[in-house]
This record gives sequence, C-alpha cells and structure tokens, in this order.
Amino acid sequence: MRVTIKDIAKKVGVTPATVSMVINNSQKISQATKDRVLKAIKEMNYHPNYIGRSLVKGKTNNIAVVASFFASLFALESVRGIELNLRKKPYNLILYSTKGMDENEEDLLKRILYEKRADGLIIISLKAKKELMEEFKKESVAVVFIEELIEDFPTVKFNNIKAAFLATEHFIKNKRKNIGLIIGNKGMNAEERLHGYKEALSHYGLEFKQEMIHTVIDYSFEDGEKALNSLLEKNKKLDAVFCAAGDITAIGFMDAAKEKGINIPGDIGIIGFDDVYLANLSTPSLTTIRQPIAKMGMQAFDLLMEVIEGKEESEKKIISFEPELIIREST
Amino acid sequence: MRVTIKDIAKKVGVTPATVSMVINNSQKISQATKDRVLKAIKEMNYHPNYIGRSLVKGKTNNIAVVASFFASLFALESVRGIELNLRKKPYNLILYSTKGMDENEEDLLKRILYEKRADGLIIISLKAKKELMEEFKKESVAVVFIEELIEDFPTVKFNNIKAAFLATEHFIKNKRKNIGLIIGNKGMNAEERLHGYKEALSHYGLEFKQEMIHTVIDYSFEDGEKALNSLLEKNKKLDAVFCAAGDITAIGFMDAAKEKGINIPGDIGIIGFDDVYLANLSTPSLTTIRQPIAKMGMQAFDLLMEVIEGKEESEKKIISFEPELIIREST
DNA sequence: TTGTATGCGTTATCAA
DNA sequence: TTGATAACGCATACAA
Repeated sequence: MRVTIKDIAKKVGVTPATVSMVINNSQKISQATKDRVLKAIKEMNYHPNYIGRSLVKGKTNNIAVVASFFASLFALESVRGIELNLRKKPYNLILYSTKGMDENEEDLLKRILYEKRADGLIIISLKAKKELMEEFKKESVAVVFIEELIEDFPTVKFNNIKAAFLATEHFIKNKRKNIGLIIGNKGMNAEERLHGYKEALSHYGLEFKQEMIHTVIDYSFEDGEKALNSLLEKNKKLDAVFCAAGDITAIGFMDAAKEKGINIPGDIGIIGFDDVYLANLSTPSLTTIRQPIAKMGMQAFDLLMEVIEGKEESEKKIISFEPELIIREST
Repeated sequence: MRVTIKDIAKKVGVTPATVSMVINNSQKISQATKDRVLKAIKEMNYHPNYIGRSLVKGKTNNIAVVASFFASLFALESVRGIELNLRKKPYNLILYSTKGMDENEEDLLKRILYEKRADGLIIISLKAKKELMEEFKKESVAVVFIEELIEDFPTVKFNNIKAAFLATEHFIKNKRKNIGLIIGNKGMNAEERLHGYKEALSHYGLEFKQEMIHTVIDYSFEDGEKALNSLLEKNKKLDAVFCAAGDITAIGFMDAAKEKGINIPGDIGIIGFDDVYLANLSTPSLTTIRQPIAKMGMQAFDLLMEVIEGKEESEKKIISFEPELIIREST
C-alpha cells in the first residue's frame, strides 16, 4: 500500500486534516507539529496523491496540447517551445493527436473538456467550432490557439500576409516577372499567404494568374517535385517560385529542377518558408521566410497561464509574430 | 456545474450506483432502465469524470514517457511510434522531460511513482537506478526502457555494435584508411557504437587511434562543425568520418567541409546515424545507418501493455532491432 | 492551534 | 435487478 496522509497522521498522533494543512503550509499550524509531521513525511517517504488532490480541488494541473500529429516540424517546434516555458510551472503536458484516430476532432475536444482531463488547452493548427469553444469558456477551461484563429479566443499567430508580401516583393525587385506560388490547399495560413502574394503583385502592377498557383496537400518533398512539372507545363516563362508550403517542399522542387537541368537561381529563383535547418544546407542554399515557431509555442504557453490565472485582458489577446526574409543563394 | 452520475440518477429516478453499472455495462441491469439511463446521459451530455474514476480504481489510464528532451529526433520519433499504438488503447500520453528542470531525474521518477501519475512508464535513453526501479515493481507500475538497459526490466534497443561495425566496414571496403569517429560523450549507446567501430578496425587489421575520436555533447549541427576542425587538426590524412552522433551532426560536418572547400565524398567520406528524412535531402545526400525508431517506440508501447496486463514472460523481455546501412552519395 | 465533519465523482459490496 | 452505504485520498469550513 502507498502511504497516505492517514498513515502520517497516525504515526505523528494528529488528524489527517492537520497533516493536510502542513503540506499546504498553512500559517496556523505550530512550528512544533509542523516539524514532527514533516519529519514523518520524510521518514515514511510520503508523496501526495495528485488524483485525490485533483478531485477535491477540481484542478488537474495538466495542460493538453492538441494537434493533428506531432511528427511535423511545426508541431514539434511548438511543443518544444511550450515545454521550455512549462518547466517554470507545476504543470504536466498531455499530448492528444487527432490524425488517424477513430474519434473525430470534435469528440476528442469534448472528451478533454467533459472528462476534466486538463486545466488548459493549446490547439495547434486546428480549426474548432465556435460553439464548442464557448463550452470550454463556460466550464472555465482555458484555451489558446496557435495558427488558426477563433473569434474571442487568445491566439498566437504569424504574419503570413506580410511574409508572402516580402517574398514576392523580393522577386519583383530582382526583375522576376513570372512568379509561381506553391501553397497548401486549406486553412487560414494558406489563405493569408495567398493574400500577401496577390497584394505584392498588384502593388507592383503585375497581373495575378490562376495558373501560377500550385496547391499541395502534404507539404512533402514529393509535393515539390510534382509542383515543378505542373507549374512549368502551364507557364513556359516561369522564372520564380515562392514555396509557401514550406522549405521541405521547396527543396523537393530544387531537387527536381536539378534533375531537369534547370539552374537555380539562374533560370528560376525560389524562396521557401519556415527556415528549417536544411534550408542552409541545400545546394544552392535556400532563401526563405523565417518563422520563430518555438517562440510562438513559448508565447502560447505564457498566454495560457495568464488566462488560467485569471487575467481578463489576456482572454482575447492576439499575438502576432513578424516574418524575416533570410536571403541566401536560391534567389 | 458539470453533470455527474448523481444528476443522471435524479433525472431517471434511480440511484447513482445504477447509473454507474449502466456505464460499465453490467449484465445485471434490465434493458428498460439501461435505455432510460442511456437516454438521460445523452440528453444531459454526461461524460464520466476520469479523476473520480481513477481515485476509486487506483488506475490513471495515463502512460508517462520520460526523456531528457523531446525536441530531439530520436525522442520525437519514439513518441510518434508510441502514439501510433497508443491509439488502439484507452490510454493517454504524458510527457516528462528532465533537461533544464530544477528537479533531477530521480526525483521526477519518484514523483511519477508516488503521486500515482501513470500506470506505466516508457523511459527513453535515460539511466535509472536499479533500486528505484525496484520500487516501481513493488508498486506495480510497469516500466519499459528504450535504449538504456536495466537488469530485469523489459527493454527495446538497437544493435549499435553491429551498426557501427557496418559503417566502419563500408569505409574500409572503399579503401578509406583514416576513419574518424564522432560520438556522444556518455551513455550505453555511445559505448556500444565505439565498440563496433573498434571491432571493425581490428577485424580488418587497422590500428585504433584515440586522436581519431571526437566526442560531442549536444548532437547538434554546431557540434558537427566543431568536429571537422578538431579532427582535421589532429589527423591531416583524415579520409572518412563515421558520425555516430546522428545525421544532424553529420550534416553540420558536411556544411563546415563545404565552407572549407573540402570535397565530400572526394576528400572525406561521411556516414551518419539514424536516417532522418533530412539525410536524403542534403547535398550530397547522406549515407547513414537506418534506425527504425518509430517501430521501436511502437514495440515499447506494446511491451508496456503486456506488462500492465500481467504477462509475466514480458517482464524481462529484451527486444533488439537490427541496423541497415543506407548508401547514398556521401561515401 | 488542532480536531470533526463533510464532500469531490466514481465504483464496489452487500442487502433488499 | 436495484438501492443503500462505504470507500478511494485529500482539502476545507467550522467547531473546539
């Protein structure tokens, strides 16, 4: 049997209530009994059972992170950031992934909420229904979003519009006229990046053409290879590509170009997105948009703590991170 | 207020006990009341509170994964594998990382144990004291290790000796004579890989030289850059490097070589370790040892389930995975 | 300053 | 087949 406060109480000759008060270092316990209880706790190797505590307190000290899967660079970096700041607080991290589960996303969120599995949630790149989110508010379970934005909920995001504008503008200033775009096929991110791309074109008096857009699903290396063929087929004069679908896809694109004897940046310039390690390692090294993902995770955790601790002004905060264009050899 | 079995009971006109029995679909409840209760559960949107359940059952349905840091590719891939199989079971994942915590590793493990935070643990690449582990056994909390081995505990590991042998042998067969080794500075892995490296040298009649070894701490990109300078300084004739510290470090090494005008594989051949997906994307692409990390994670989870479910023969099982040498352009 | 009593949400035992 | 009651480990309001 595990030792409980009862055992300590019996040993010291006080009641469980007294022991409990010592543990939560109440002011109204005499130093003498405090010492005796503490001594017994050490001797008997007592540790409070967090389930008992949770039940009476209505608090789990767990933070749930929900994402579609955790093996993506974005999710990984976010979790790393969250973890970094989590360490300063007495919370644990529980990960819930939705991809490949029998349960759908909404049911999962409901379960976390109603089964009382966490005091707060960080939801990464997932769209959630507004009504369900209101339920979280009602049950006072704090929620912070990363990337996808829900009205009236705190969110950490990235200025995708400006990012896409910067990338596109960089091409234009370098006299590139036929700028393709590789982009994800869904989500707010993709919309915003498309928006920034269009904005830059129109700002510099260039025409937007639908055939310049290639959408991808997986953000994979292979997606980049396919994109090259598809874009070239439709646009013989293609001289630049902004790969808003990430660096990995951009590198897939470069790899395919190399095989076809297309020179980068001579024939086609390319800009990636994210600035992962690899961007600096490819040949040519990749010009890209740097996104401070880990910092975004850290910020999301801090925001969550503020909401849990009751700071009202944090409840609707939207924190946006600004892009940085890292110029290397591919443009 | 959250709805509890009491609310359901009141609404239906039965006792909480009956509702509980319905939820756990006991056989001895009449279909009629079963239906009424189920209907009320749906109407009132009831979900069982897992904390209440845990308290009486003495079971948390949580699996803890402990590692020094989850942002490493090894830990990430392991978690991914664990996650994959976890989905088939009614368990949740809790992540505990030790690096950078105020608390040391041993205290963390003690906390997980005595606070009753998980029914089972998977410990990744961490050395634990035998006595403490015996405590887990006594409290019947299941434990499975990945990578580090503790006597009498189930472990999933990788044949590091053979892996290092294969890599070193590959160089030798390609007429490389001065083979450097980049390797972590602690842990069983490093020892085993060093062992395999030495074994290959001696098997092919080459002399082992201490100055051919460069140890690293972080397994980082930067470590690879430093390794190049250090190794070259001590060995002018260096013509091969087995980077047992992982692909990222190997890529760092290549990057530094590129800057110095050293040709890979012309001047120096390099072999990495892990086969992360970056390995195939670098220029030149990286020859490396493939380690089925996700599969190891899956296996660890299955083993853990077996122990939790009381299969005695699983309690001392050691499952070893075999290496595969993936030959690409860097050798 | 400490003890008594009660409750958190659930399950299990026993009786009806 | 269902109800009454106690128990899990802990915290807290109130009484002493």
